[in-house]
Amino acid sequence: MFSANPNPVSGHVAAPLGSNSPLLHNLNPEQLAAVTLPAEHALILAGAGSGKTRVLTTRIAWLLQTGQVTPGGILAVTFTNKAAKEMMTRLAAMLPVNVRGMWIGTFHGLCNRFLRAHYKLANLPQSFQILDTQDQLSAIKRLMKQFNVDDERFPAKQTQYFIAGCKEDGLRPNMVEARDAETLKKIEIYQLYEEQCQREGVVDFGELMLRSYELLRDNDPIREHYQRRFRHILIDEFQDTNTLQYAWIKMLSGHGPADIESGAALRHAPGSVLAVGDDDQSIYAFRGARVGNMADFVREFNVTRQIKLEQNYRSGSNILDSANALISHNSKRLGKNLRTEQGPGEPVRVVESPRDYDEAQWLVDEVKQLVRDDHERKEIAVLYRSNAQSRVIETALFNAAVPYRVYGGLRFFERAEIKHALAYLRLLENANDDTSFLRVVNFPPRGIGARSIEQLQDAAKAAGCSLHDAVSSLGGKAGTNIGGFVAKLDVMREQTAGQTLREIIELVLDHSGLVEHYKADREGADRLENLAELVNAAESFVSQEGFGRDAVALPVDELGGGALSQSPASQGIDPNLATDDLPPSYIDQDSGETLSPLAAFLTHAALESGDNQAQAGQDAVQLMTVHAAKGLEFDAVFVTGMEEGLFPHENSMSDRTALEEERRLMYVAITRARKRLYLSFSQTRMLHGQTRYHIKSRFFEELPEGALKWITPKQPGFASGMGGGCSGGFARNSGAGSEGYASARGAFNAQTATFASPPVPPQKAAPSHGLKVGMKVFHNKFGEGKVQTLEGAGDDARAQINFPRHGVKWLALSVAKLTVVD
DNA sequence: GCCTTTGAAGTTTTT
DNA sequence: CTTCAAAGGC
Repeated sequence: MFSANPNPVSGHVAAPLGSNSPLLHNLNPEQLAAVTLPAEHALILAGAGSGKTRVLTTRIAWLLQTGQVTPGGILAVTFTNKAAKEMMTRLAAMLPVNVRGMWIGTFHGLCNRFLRAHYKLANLPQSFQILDTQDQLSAIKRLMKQFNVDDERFPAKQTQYFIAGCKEDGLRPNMVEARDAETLKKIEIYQLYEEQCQREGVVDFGELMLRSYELLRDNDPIREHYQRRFRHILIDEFQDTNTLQYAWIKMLSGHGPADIESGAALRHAPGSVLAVGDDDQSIYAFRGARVGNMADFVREFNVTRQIKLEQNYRSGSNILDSANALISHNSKRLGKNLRTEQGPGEPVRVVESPRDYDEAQWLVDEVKQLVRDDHERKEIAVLYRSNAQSRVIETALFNAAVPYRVYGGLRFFERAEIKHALAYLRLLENANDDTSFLRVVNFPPRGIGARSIEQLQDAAKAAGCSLHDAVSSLGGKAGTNIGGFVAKLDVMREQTAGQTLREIIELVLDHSGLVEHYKADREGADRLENLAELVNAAESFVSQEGFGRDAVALPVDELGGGALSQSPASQGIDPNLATDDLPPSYIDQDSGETLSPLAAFLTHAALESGDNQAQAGQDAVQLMTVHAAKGLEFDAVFVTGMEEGLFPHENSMSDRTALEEERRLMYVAITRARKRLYLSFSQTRMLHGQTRYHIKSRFFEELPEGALKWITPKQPGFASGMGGGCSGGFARNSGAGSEGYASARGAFNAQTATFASPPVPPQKAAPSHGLKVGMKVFHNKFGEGKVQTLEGAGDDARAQINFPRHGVKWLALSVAKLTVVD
């Protein structure tokens, strides 16, 4: 323990120090080596389930405990708030250390903290607000309308993508190459967008990163201060960093352009960078992540120490062999093989179904069996490639009354009613936030229509000011109505001055008319509940973030002594930068001003959109996309929709790079399972309103036969019905079973494997009964129903019919008396 | 100024 | 099929 170490050693210490610490117990040799690396740049290749987070946190704890660094000298970056929180929690459990003194957070969270601390130098108002993706899109739409940009030729979404992409590459409008007229126009819009944001005092996510980067790049004292301060920089999920994030790391660690040109790196010793990542789990290239940063890092930082964490503590060898075999089909890997000491474990179960509906039904039965066998529902995950696939599964689970929880979708701070409330709050802080202004100027409805708003926008454009400031210049009816709205805002601002965050929010909810509006709405109950929850969120923000009396963080130097005494103040750098501890309450480093609790809360709302908390806490089956499952683990995992066109997704099948990312995605899916893994696919599936025929995913061909166990669920007419029909045109199956799959292998060209309709549909061959899928029929006993499936011919013909009152029935058409309804 | 209707599109997502 | 957003009607 920290206090038990009487003589914390200053400076850099060789690895064995502290190796008898209880922190290091139960680490395997690779983990131990990673935790106790000397203060040099290093890369940890951390396989799935290899204890990566444990290594990261133990590393920090060990550095602190052995006195090699004080909390203020640590910079640890993650991608998600969840990961950052987990790191802090675990760290706090290991050491009695002031976690707040460390810079542990997401890239954007830390950039925000940095910009708040130096807002003047960053040319931002102190209470600048953050635009989330929704806000950004509406800001762009508004701008494009104002400048009469053809939204046919330049869809707002695409423009948004362009701007975000430029920022991720660190490019300002004047730095983007205008290759053609289209690009030139986009650059123009980008430029206008920037001016608009600056005028309104708002920044988007990309801007947080880019402006931090530029401030570090252009301001030598600031850069050198932070370079000197951060002795140890640790980055989680390094394979997911984009160009700008990597450039930011380089800047902070003395590898930026200025350091290289001026040789500034020689004047002080920048910190060491520990990058932790897994190239095999890089699944975010589509949003700008550059796996190549890993190789670049090794080269540009002269990394000589690379450690592979290949010991997996999660799964048996059947699962790991499958993962290893699959991923070995990718090129350009850094190379890594997972191993386990758990023995083979259960085989990977493979299941084929005739239709998505049957797949879902089989899944429900299997889940119920698992639950009967004493598995917790929350330890069962159902994964799919795209969100649309959850629907059938949800329906089946719902009908079987199995509790489930779907991840994804709107999160708390993204809900409309919350965004409305936040817009009012933002306008109290910053009346120039036009995005927020437009969101609520007529919500709840107060008789302000498009025409009045257009007038106001024109006036604002002419005067070059915000909508709020343009109101006074407006006459007539529009002026009166909007004037009333602005007056209301001003009154609220006055009334809330000096109030607590809770009081402010309660007053705004009331005076804005939001509560009244939703009370009048028959379906407003949920929304009212969420608004009440907003007050709770603010309360817990205040108590956690410490905006009250106990806000004062422990001075960092009390804890470690050592390294930071050699820091800036004593070396004649700007004395205002001497405070090494940046507490969470965003104290401005130049003036000591603190951000208001409201402004801080709004920032928090933008940077942490909150959980999607539906049915949280209940023991429910977990439904999510494979992307969302990254970093999680479950006892039993179902990967559904293992079909060409779905997984790999059709948009990714023709491009090798994209296909490799799909394969990594599959690798992530497989490695989520602890004990049991199911891979299931369906021959037909409802997609875009059509029944589509799919063949099983090519990824099955890349898995070791020995680790798999092919299971065919019992389905009426499965072997001879749709099953045979689907593949019948290519390779005739003598029956359903593993032989059938093997014989189908190689008969398909992957490019042409997915059909909008079957090559030789069996029902077309002998449609003696005249029924078609989708027809409405009437049955004497079951009433009206809808034909779902047709199978067989002649006397063997069967139909699966969904009767709303009696459920889904299989009927032999030679027996059942059906009449077509129409 | 609000409400209904039409239409087009339809991976993956955190901040 | 379904969902969401923009266009027309009252």
